Amino acid sequence: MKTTIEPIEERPYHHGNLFSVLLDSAEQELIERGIEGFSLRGVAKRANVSHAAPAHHFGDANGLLTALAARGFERFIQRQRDFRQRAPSHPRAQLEASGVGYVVFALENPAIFRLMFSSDRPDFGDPDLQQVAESAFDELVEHVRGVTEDKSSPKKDSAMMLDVAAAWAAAHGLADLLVAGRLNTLGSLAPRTRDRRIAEIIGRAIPVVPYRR
Amino acid sequence: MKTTIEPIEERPYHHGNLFSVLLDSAEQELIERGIEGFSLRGVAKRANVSHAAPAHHFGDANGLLTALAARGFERFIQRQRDFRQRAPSHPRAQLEASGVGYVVFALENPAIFRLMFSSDRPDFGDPDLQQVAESAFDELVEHVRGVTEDKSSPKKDSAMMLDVAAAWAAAHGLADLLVAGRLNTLGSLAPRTRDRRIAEIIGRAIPVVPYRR
DNA sequence: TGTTTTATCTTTTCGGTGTCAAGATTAGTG
DNA sequence: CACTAATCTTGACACCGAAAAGATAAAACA
Repeated sequence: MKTTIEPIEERPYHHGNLFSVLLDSAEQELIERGIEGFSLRGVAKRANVSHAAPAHHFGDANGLLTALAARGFERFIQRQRDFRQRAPSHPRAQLEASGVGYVVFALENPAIFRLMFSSDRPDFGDPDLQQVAESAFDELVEHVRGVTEDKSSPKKDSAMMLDVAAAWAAAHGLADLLVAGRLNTLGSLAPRTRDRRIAEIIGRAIPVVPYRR
Repeated sequence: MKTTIEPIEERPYHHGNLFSVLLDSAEQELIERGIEGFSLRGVAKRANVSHAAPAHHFGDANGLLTALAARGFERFIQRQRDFRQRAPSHPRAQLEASGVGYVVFALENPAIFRLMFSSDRPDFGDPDLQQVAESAFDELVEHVRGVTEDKSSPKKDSAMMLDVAAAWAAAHGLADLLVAGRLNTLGSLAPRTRDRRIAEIIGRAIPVVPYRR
């Protein structure tokens, strides 16, 4: 005869919302153990679930990392919007604010930032990830255009591309170097002054006067 | 009684120069399987040696990657010197040439570049690696100074730091984005014109005229 | 030369990892 | 209520990094 008293702390066979819980667990695992120490089984253990449970929702480990990267890009976009909202509506100020948001996101989420930009594991052919990554790029282009286009002399596409590359490279370079701890003279400043310098550096990428040798 | 005829294709117990062979094998492994698929056992197999042989020379897997990163930084420095040598001796041209060398090295050695700048696995406390990484940084600072310092009004240290960060971020950002395949409009140009645009973008980082809002 | 020490490499073993296949449990649907 | 599909567990396999112990050869020494 079976005892009627069941273990109290028994989890139900069906978790309910394992998908999102796994994403959170994966993010925590990524933060604590880094992208190189990331383990599927560790994620499953955090979610208090069997080691093979994630497979059903994400296929394999890279699938989970792909979903994580996609969520990262969403927050990435949002963080840039946050900074723009608090900045003057002047086009150049808007672009610089985007750049500061770019870098601040990286500093706030170093592990996810690396997953998004310096890892081969996420599948960038995945429609979700591709779409949201493109969105991030599009917003950047839009704000670069905001700075350059309202001049009397419209720029050619190639010049436009150069401006986009310059602005993106400045923001991304700062972000990546700061995350790697290679720019501590800048990274160890107080956030206020640090962000001001970041804005200035990004502003340089798109000069107000024609560049000359 | 032992037969006197020994197998012909027997490798000697002592390899001779296993150290450097392992480095080469590790580089090949890194190139072919990427940093996330890198395996010590794979390296050993390439070197035709037991899977535990590398331990004696490099301690563990990260030790091998540390040595590999250090060698990467040496080539990294050398590549920048190559480009400077072929450029005019004008300070700004020298700085821009360094930046182009920076980016070209990354494009030529994407896996090693990522190991050097976007991985936690190399031990940057290692004296060898630390020293050579510092050298790379020092050369950059020197050439930034070459551009900014010969003006009549000497710059303060903080302004100097800003110039270094800006130039470094521009080069590093371009390199990292190109390696990740996120700047294909720039990356798919013919090398000549591509390098010219890279030089221009890096040149923007240190303006000839005072930056103004 | 002969012996001992040291460096180098192999073999074996261990715990941890991703993936797959099979089975158990439950939710959803008619 | 019965059936189906979704969800999760269990068990197995090959691969991995690391450590321990042993085999081999070079180097140092007598």
